Amino acid sequence: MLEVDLSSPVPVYDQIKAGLKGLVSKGQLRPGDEAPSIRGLAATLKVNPNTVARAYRELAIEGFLDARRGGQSVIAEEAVRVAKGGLGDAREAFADAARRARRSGLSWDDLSAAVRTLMKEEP
Amino acid sequence: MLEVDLSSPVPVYDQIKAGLKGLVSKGQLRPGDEAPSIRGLAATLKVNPNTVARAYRELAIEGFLDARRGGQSVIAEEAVRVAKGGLGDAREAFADAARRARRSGLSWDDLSAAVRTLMKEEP
Amino acid sequence: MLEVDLSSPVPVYDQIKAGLKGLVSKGQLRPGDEAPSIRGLAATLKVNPNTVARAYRELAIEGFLDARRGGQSVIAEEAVRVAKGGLGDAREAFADAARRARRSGLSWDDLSAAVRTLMKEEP
Amino acid sequence: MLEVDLSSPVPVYDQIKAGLKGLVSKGQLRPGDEAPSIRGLAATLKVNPNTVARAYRELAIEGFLDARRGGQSVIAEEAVRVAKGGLGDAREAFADAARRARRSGLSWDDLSAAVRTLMKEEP
DNA sequence: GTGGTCTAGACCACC
DNA sequence: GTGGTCTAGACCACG
Repeated sequence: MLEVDLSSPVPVYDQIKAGLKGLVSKGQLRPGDEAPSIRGLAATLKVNPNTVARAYRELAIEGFLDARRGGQSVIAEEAVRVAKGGLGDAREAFADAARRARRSGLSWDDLSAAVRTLMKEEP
Repeated sequence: MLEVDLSSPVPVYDQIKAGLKGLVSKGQLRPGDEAPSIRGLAATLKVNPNTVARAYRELAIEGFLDARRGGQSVIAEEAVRVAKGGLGDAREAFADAARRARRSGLSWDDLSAAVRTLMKEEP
Repeated sequence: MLEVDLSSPVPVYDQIKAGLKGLVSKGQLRPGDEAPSIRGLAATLKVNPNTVARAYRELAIEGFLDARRGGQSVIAEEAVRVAKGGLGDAREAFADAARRARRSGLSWDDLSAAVRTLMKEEP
Repeated sequence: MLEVDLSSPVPVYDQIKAGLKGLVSKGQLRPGDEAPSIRGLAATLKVNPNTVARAYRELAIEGFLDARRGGQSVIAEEAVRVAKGGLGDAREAFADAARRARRSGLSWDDLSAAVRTLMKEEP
């Protein structure tokens, strides 16, 4: 459902935030649904619960999650709108990565080819 | 000649390493050429000399640079081979970014479109 | 546990690296053990934490330490093998020092005597 | 006649100073003899003349060399006494190296053996 | 002028 | 608390 890359320079909690927004963008999670529990998600991602907690805390501040008593968080009504904004962030982050790849000597063809290859692996 | 993105989560010294390897990959810098001086490069990148020095030190360990006693560093003969390896790293980093973008909810079409847009901006 | 000679021409971070390898060579530190914390070791050696950090970073690259995300560094399984290599380096450095001492006019007897004297002071 | 180890952390000019004192200690060079020319010595040691010049300048300050007009330096009358002092420095430097070797995990037997081995190679 | 080492101290990510 | 990155600036060795 969610994946995280521990060896990436991108902070894990940012990856978790982006991942949850992605699930909502793709409609796999809807406003009103319960978000995965912090401990459970931490276990499946093999990550410290504090790291997940930080992601949830920031998502709550952004209005993407509603923190309920007892710890269960719920996808907020606003979540769809917030996730839309997240899409722009994701696109910008991807563009930055593309620019860095260019500076490393990859051609535009290399980048297009890389995208096509990944697409075939996991359409 | 070289650029660096200070707001990126990728460490600046890694960007400098990748950038130099890219210049060699693209043939803009050749074995035997003098590498930019640490202080000079630091000034043009608006970065602390120590940060550039760290990049150079690691490049020297990798055999990409020859650090001469008391003089400029020189692109090593091995540099082309090492830079080739760097291309693989760059491609891998780009693939990771693409996967993260996917998890954030972008479609493969979004990614292809993003690459095409960037290509038009800076061909 | 570890000592460092600030007035030596040998860089402090190299002495720290050699010292840790020595502790493993002597069995006083074993794979799986936690390495001293960077800040703690810096404090006991009266050295800047950055200097210790540099030593640890290089030891991690060499595969002697496992740098865990957000936790203590741990002596790697490979450490014993790496430390064995360090013994060779240490012997070579000592041989160099002996050759320099010879060039300075000391006789082989002087060197043997010096070793015996030190041995009595700290057996 | 003289040797220098460029990869040693000990400054080259210090090695040159120690080497010249060693030649006097061993009687291969006597007060009143001409010291090797700076340019010539630099050429045979494959070292920058400035480095040799610095060694000579410091030796002159210590009273070990007499700098004559025209550039030729001469071993001073005092040189024997100064060289004796240099022996103490050399012994201390060797002792430091031995201590570092010990911290790296070498036993006293290792050190004695190393000295014996070197002695056989170049008696 | 060059690179190399070290210090001091900041901020961030993670436990 | 931990390690990692970065800055600012000092001093040294070398050309």
